[in-house]
Amino acid sequence: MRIKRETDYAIRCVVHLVRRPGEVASIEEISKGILVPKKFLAKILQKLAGAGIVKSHRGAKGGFELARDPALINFLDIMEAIQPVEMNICAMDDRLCSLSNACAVHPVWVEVREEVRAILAIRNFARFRAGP
Amino acid sequence: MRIKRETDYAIRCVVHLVRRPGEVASIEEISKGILVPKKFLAKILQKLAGAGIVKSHRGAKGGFELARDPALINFLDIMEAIQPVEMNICAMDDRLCSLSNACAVHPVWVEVREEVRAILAIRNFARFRAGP
DNA sequence: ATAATCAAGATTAAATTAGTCCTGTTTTGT
DNA sequence: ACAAAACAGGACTAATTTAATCTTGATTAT
Repeated sequence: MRIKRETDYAIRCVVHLVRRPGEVASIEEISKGILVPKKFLAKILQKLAGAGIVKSHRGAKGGFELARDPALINFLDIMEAIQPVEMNICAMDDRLCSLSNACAVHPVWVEVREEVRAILAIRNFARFRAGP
Repeated sequence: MRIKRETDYAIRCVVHLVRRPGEVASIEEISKGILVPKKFLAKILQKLAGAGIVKSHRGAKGGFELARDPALINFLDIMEAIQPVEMNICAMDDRLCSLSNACAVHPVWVEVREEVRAILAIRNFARFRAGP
């Protein structure tokens, strides 16, 4: 079980923005900073903007900045924006779940899912601020 | 982030065996019981056998049984056998990690990975035993 | 106006996951 | 010994997901 490259990119992108507080960074600039293909990064930033994690500015001198304080953005926020924590397939095939006794497993996946979400939620981006 | 179908199958398979203590179940029988394609299930059982979770018996009247008490088999054991918890890509691209300041993220993924493994490890299969 | 920059859908390419096929080996029962 | 009932394991195919690019359009500072 591993995270997608896209999620890794998204997190590195947010870290990049955390380190440039108050600045508006262009896709070009971020792309060079974190070594991610420009067009692919553009898609990721759209998702982050859609989730309210970053704010976009269009037009010349446009770009992106964090939408709120890094302490108020956590790893779960990013995951939700890019690849929600689902865990469990059996939750999605109710027909099978109701017929087969095997789906005593279902509630276990639900618990695990919630605990994984909690683990991600307690990790915020304050730790990545530029040193004093 | 979701588990593979194969992992779901593997867990349902182990639950099936938990419910038939002392029996040797054939692939045919398990396959019908949990509604998983026979040949695919065969591959999964090979992995579970390789991980020492089930014991296989070849030849006529052959089949599979649990290798140990259900209380001593947990969800992490199954994951390790089918799709290890890795989480983190950045751990696997050291070149990038050492060059880019973005990889202050690396240790976070390592922590998350360990905690997810712990969550899976505390869930054993005793709960799926047939009722009294 | 125009150059810089984001928006968004369509498309392609690569990788992973899911599943099948075939051939061989082991074991039980006659 | 031999046939039938299983598992073993590699090669192969199909489906799905992930990764990335292409194209065209909209917005904004100067």
